[in-house]
Amino acid sequence: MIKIGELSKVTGCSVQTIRHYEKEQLIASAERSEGNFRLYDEAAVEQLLFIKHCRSLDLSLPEIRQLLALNRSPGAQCDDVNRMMDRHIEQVEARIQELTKLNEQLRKLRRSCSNRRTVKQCGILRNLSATPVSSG
Amino acid sequence: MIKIGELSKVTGCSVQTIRHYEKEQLIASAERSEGNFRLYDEAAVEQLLFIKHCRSLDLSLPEIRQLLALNRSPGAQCDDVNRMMDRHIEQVEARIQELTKLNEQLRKLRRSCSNRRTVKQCGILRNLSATPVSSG
DNA sequence: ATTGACTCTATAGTTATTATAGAGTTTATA
DNA sequence: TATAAACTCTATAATAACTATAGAGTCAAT
Repeated sequence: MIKIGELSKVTGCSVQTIRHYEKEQLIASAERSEGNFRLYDEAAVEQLLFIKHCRSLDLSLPEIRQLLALNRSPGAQCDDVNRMMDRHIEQVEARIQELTKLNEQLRKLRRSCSNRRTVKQCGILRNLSATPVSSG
Repeated sequence: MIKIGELSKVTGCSVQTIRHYEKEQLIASAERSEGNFRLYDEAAVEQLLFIKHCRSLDLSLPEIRQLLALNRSPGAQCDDVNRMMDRHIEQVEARIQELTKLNEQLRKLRRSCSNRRTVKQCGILRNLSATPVSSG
């Protein structure tokens, strides 16, 4: 059994984050030592790595909670998992589109001013003052 | 002179957001009517639209504050504006890269499970449990 | 016995809003 | 003129997923 600092090192999650996950019920309340320190086993390490992997894919904590619940009932159909992934992929792609559009606008704006002009002549500020381009 | 609700309609910013911008010093404290209602003129409308345009470009409130300050000293060099834009563009492009990578991983993961399998056989959950792919 | 490293809980801060409660003001209607 | 509806005011809490802090307790080594 390891303490929370060790778990933090092994998994790369900060100590506060681990405590946060416990409070948010993503991991079970840990056993405690006599001195009230949290104690973890290998299963805890793996569950935390699972969560970390999900987070690296930008899944939200509620989404992860849902996956963990499904994981616990291995007989269930996994349609729900698929639906969640599909929705998540859609969101990510929508965000990429938004940012790509945004990037074009920013570059265009940036081209409107070369260095060493005064603010008065600055195309960026002038253009920002004009009516916004329609965009989310 | 118009009241905050009218300003909200004209600019498309919510009433609370306008009050928030005042608290955050993005717009000056509004004049008040006898009954203590905020009163705005045309200049306020334009400044709010400026802010809204900046927000649509994902500039942060502190960044916008900086732009507004520069706007007020029209003799200053606008190098600072350019630096800010360059940094911002970099950030947006980095985020696009991240998301693109993420999207590839999600699609790959999604392909590992077709519908109507049980959770036990679900490739998504299996793969999520494996050691994470290195990624921010 | 004491130092240092670790852990505990509880609370506040981060960002840019949105939402709420409870009170006061103004406008329109009966 | 009374009253209701619509609006505004301030202050506070919630959102997401942490991060940081304070103040106290625990444990291992000296």
